Amino acid sequence: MGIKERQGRDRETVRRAILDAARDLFVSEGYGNVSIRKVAERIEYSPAALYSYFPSKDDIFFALASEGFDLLGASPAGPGTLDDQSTPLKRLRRTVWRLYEFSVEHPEYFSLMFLDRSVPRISRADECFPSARRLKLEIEARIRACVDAGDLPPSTRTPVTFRLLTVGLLGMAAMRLSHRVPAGEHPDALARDILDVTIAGLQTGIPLRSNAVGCPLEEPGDARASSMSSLSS
Amino acid sequence: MGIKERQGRDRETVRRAILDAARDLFVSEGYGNVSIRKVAERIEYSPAALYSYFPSKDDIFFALASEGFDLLGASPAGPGTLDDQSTPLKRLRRTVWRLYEFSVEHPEYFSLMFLDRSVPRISRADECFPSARRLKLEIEARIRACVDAGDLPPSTRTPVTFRLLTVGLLGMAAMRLSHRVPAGEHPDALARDILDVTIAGLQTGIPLRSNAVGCPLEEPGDARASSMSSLSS
DNA sequence: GCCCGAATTGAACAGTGTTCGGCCAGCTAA
DNA sequence: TTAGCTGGCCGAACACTGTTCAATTCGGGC
Repeated sequence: MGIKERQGRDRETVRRAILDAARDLFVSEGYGNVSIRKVAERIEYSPAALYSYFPSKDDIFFALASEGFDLLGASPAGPGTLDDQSTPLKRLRRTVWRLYEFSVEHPEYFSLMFLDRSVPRISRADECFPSARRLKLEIEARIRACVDAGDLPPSTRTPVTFRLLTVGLLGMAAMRLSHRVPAGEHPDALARDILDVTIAGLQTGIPLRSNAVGCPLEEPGDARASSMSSLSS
Repeated sequence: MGIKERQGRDRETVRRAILDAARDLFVSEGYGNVSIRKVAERIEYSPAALYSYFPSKDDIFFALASEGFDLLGASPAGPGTLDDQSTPLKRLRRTVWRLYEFSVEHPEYFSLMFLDRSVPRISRADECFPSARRLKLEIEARIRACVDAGDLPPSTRTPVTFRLLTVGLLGMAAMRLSHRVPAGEHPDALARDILDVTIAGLQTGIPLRSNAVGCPLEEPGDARASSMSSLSS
């Protein structure tokens, strides 16, 4: 049984070697250009050997995405955790901003975790990955702290606010990662602005449609409108 | 020479057939699952034949992206062009909203135009595609109209505002297209909310960092901060 | 009828993810 | 010590992918 443990340890070592090699290649060559054969060559195994450690290529990158969430969760909270002597709003802001920082520092991880379409199983990431769940809960707690401190209006609904705070940064990150940022624009400054503007907008306390209980896919009234009518109010 | 014209017309016909087949397959099967062989089979040509019409697979999808921008530019302005009896703000809003509508109605086109990483040449789309340029100019004109009407503060800088208005919707579309919308969330409602909140935030007239003339990549002060310091103010 | 040139193709190259039969080292039981 | 088993590993193959190129077909002009 001690032997079994050693075998297990060996297997774990090889598994790690596969993931490390895949991550390195992934970061330097980009998702689509990493093949099983390249990973195998780097760890000096045959391509077929990898399939006794991972059922498919997707599972390798699925495991890497999981690591990505761990990394994001463990990433430093900034230059000297400024959780002290700071307003709840600044703390919320800092935590959300980490998301964008992460997209710059680990673009390939970020793409895998939030954007890539070829690994479709990641829907509901906060259910699959404990770290993702923890991060979301942390942000939501900070949102509530802002509400308690009066930095956000009492009508604030936490899950909606979470989405609104993050989706703009996600869009900016998507622009960066897909090389769609026109020359002359500064994505980092724009990302900060979108965060600023979103917070300012939330503070105005305007009513949000997502707060409705039912699914507000279709606006009531104006029944002759196109299938995706909108904002007729 | 009349013959040459007919030959040219034939070539154009085949070219269109290729694009139509590629578009259909692309919409129904998704980008990555469309191969040159499938397109060729559908138009009953050999795979090699396509290469006398397009230098590479990328160019086929590049042409499709161009069509996508045309389509977006020509898409109806909504239920009965409500350019009449409406405020400049509502008109601006309607025009920007078209972007999200488009991402729902033509997800594959949208992905190609704004998200896909495998066709990297699309940077600066508004320079490559006339329709994209026209659309951006239209939105920017509406932004200026809002400023003139007092719906947006005088400090508004048009290009930055354009980006801020669109990047949130882009993020929401990216979530939808990458199947990252958790169950229970309503992307359409959230998209409307992010647009609402962004407009409300812009109306507060808070100062924007992107308005600085230089490239504000690094914040002045706090030199010991990490390579991507931020929001220490 | 012949010929030319453009259009089209079949076959191939190099690459991909994945599967499967067999090989061989190392442990176990006799 | 030896036989057998078992688990990890690999070579080869399958069915794909984008792309190239020599060879062939074919429509129109002379």
